[in-house]
Amino acid sequence: MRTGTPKERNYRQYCGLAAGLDVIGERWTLLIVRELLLGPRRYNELLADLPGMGTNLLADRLKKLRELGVVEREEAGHGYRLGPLGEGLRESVLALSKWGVGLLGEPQADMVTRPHWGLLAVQAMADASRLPELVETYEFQVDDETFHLTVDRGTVSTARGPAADPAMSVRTDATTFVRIGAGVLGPFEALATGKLTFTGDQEAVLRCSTVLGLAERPGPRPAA
Amino acid sequence: MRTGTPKERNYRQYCGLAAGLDVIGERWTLLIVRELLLGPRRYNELLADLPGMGTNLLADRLKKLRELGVVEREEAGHGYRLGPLGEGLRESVLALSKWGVGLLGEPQADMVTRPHWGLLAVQAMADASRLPELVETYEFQVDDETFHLTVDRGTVSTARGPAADPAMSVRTDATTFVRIGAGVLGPFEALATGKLTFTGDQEAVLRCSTVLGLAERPGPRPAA
DNA sequence: CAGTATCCTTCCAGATACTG
DNA sequence: CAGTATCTGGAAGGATACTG
Repeated sequence: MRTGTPKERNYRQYCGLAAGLDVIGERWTLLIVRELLLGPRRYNELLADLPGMGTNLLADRLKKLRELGVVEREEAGHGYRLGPLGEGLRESVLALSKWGVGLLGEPQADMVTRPHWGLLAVQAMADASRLPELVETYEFQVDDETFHLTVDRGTVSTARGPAADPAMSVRTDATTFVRIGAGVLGPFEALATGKLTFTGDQEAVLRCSTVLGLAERPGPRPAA
Repeated sequence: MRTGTPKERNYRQYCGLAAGLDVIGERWTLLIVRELLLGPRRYNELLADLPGMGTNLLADRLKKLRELGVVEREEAGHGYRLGPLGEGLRESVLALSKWGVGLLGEPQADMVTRPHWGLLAVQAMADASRLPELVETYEFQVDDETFHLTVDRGTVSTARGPAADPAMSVRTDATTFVRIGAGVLGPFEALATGKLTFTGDQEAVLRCSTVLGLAERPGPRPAA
């Protein structure tokens, strides 16, 4: 005989952080938000990019997030997308990504990578104030996905798809892309070993590295 | 018969966010970080400000965080404090606080509040670029704790303890303080009802509200 | 494709007892 | 005070089978 409420597990603290964690602190939730921050997704697409997550869990999470207004259904079709509340999580997710990327070493054998996670990394790393006057666009072809970064006098924006007139375009695989972001591989070392190729202006590659904060880093093997 | 590894629950994704969540994504962990972001704490102090958390869980979390370098022991005494890695979480924690504070309605009867959580809220809300030329200090006396906010030409800093020469000093209780931060109570409404008192320059109260983003907000009860 | 339903394991809350 | 160790019920998570 079951009486009353199922007793939600809340912190019951009158504090912003605790209230936020009550909503997005459960396992998988912020990863769902990550996926949707990069554009609308359907149920099975989410499942495919969140390996290890059970189908029931995903359904549960989506239902809760929808009730809270973090996630919305698309009008047409079966897609999910972020509501305004969910969009407000971008700053938090990017901050955590930036922090967590420093903990990534070399990829383990059983680790999964997705090209669009690189787009998230680019958003987290890009800081146009490093070259305040710059106006140009860079294209990234990572495995079978293409996206681009536009820098415009101190502001940056990213989008999926090819760029109209990129100053340069790099091509690489998802793992190499994240390794560069994690600092375990230098961009120029990746170029030298052929793991990454580019077309366009070589100087633009350097400027792009600067905007992403990759240029001033010490190499992975400083002289001992 | 227990064989092999206890099988850590990791996402196994080569992605910064996932790697970050593998470290601080478990229940309670980010709340421990919140406490330590406001200064070193001892075991029983942490326990007291994290009601509902079991003593074994706190020990577990602290051990893991220590192994990873997020948390360190103090040289003298029994305190815990953040290591450089943990300090790097400040931005993420403030971003999440800022997001979560919007979800806080009025406090429920069984909710706990602590004065120093207000200091976190102040850090999250303060944006000195709202008054770029301003240079002054405000003091907050919340229940039995005192802290202050210093604004200096576009930058802000906070610290525990009383201020040397504050432009104004407010006194209130922790719940009222967080209610104001959550936007369910306007600062001037709090003044009017006596839930909050101040000494010092009345204009400074207004400037402080502006820096904290409280001034331009719509009142809690707009004309219907 | 988009989910429910089920079963089993792991984690967590709370209590308490014990050690240095 | 500062923890570690143990136990227990219940909730959350994981894998998979199943349905519209």
